Amino acid sequence: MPVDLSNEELDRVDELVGARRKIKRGTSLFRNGEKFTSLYAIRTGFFKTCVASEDGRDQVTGFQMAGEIVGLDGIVNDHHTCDAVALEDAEVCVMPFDRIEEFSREVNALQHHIHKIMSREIVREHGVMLLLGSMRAEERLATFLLNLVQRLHARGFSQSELILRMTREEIGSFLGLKLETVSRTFSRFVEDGIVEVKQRHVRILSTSGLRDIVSPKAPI
Amino acid sequence: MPVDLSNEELDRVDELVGARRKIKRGTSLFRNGEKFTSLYAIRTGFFKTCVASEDGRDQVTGFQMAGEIVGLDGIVNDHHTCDAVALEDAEVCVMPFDRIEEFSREVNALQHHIHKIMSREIVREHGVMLLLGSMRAEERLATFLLNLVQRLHARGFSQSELILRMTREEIGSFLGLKLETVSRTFSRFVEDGIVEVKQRHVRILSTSGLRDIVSPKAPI
DNA sequence: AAATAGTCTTGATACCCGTCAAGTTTCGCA
DNA sequence: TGCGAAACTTGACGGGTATCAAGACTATTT
Repeated sequence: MPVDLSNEELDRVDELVGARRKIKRGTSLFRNGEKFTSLYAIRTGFFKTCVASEDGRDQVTGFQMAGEIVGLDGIVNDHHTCDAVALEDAEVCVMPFDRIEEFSREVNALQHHIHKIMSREIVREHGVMLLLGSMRAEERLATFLLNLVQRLHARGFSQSELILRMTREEIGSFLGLKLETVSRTFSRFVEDGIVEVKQRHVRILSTSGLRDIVSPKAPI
Repeated sequence: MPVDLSNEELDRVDELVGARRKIKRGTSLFRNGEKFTSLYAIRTGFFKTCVASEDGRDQVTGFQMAGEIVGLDGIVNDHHTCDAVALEDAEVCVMPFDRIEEFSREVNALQHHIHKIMSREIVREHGVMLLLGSMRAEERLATFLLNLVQRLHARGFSQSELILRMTREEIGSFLGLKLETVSRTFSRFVEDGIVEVKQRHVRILSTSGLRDIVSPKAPI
């Protein structure tokens, strides 16, 4: 947790973290309906979170990687309302929420940090709503790729190369598109020389090309 | 705030609320880029919140009514990232956020209440993402109407009658549709005898009809 | 009360994406 | 290592919304 804390405070926050837990690829960290007890800080691996409607449709609401927090959905009703599924073998820190609340009463910086994490998630979802509500397929996929590399780059990975941990169908579910449309849009990017794609391996040849797709500039 | 508190605690929470503020219809409570200082509890009136992309598109992210909280987006960056616009003359309670944090260290129930409010907003947005990502126009509008009357009913208003405070364009922006599509979809509902519509006055004739549209049941 | 701008409805047409289908490649497991 | 299942690509076609346009209605202002 990147917060400024004194040594004493850091010791306290260490206590906050309960066991670590390993999650096999394809299995879930928590599921819709399960009792909420803890937030989870991802140490390694890659997750998706998804919600389902009564009649079976489901929607990927986000992809999470190392350093990010999942489980915030469970606070309001004391039960989770979405599934968190590992897209590759993963490890998380289990942080019992009652302990988080207890410590954050004593450590101001931790309290504010928690508030920021939740606010950041709200703002992130605003961005997704903008994407789903007003963008066309090419814009959605370009936005998605730029967001992924940006987050990976912040973790020390390449700015231009990435390996997708999710299927076309999962990308499509997240972006409000069918998997065929995702595939076709990738192919169009390749034709236009903006990216190279070999299955899940993506190399971005023109970041500015992607940016132009996201924010179309009126000619002249 | 519907929390269980002792009298002493209640007194403290009263201190939390700063001035009240009146917002004229069409003006904004806060705007994208403004410094974040407070959360706002809506006392009367009706708001929309909307985000904008670089190239001018914008997206309504929600409609808020009495008893609901706006401003959560501002916490993460100390600046607001969306606009909150009054759709009718409104009054809000200004709750300085540093005071909220201060009191919630002392009043456990308040602390948990704040966490729940933020978690509820995250879960609400999951629902909107599901709507935008996987529903067709009729399903979106039916979901929207059911959600509105449900919230109004919880405030003592009719289960079957409501007055829309927003334009077709604003409904469309929220639902990821164009205003013409919203209008046409209303007309179809009227043809099918599910609702009566006179401009912004809507009477729901068949709640179950709306529910069937939202969750299509496979015949036999 | 008339004027005017804003809002809403409806029609005709176009286009983007979904659907259905077939074929190919890759991956996982025995 | 080889087989079967899953994932991906590509084509043809259709449908649901968007777009463009015109007209009707409403509300606010003078």
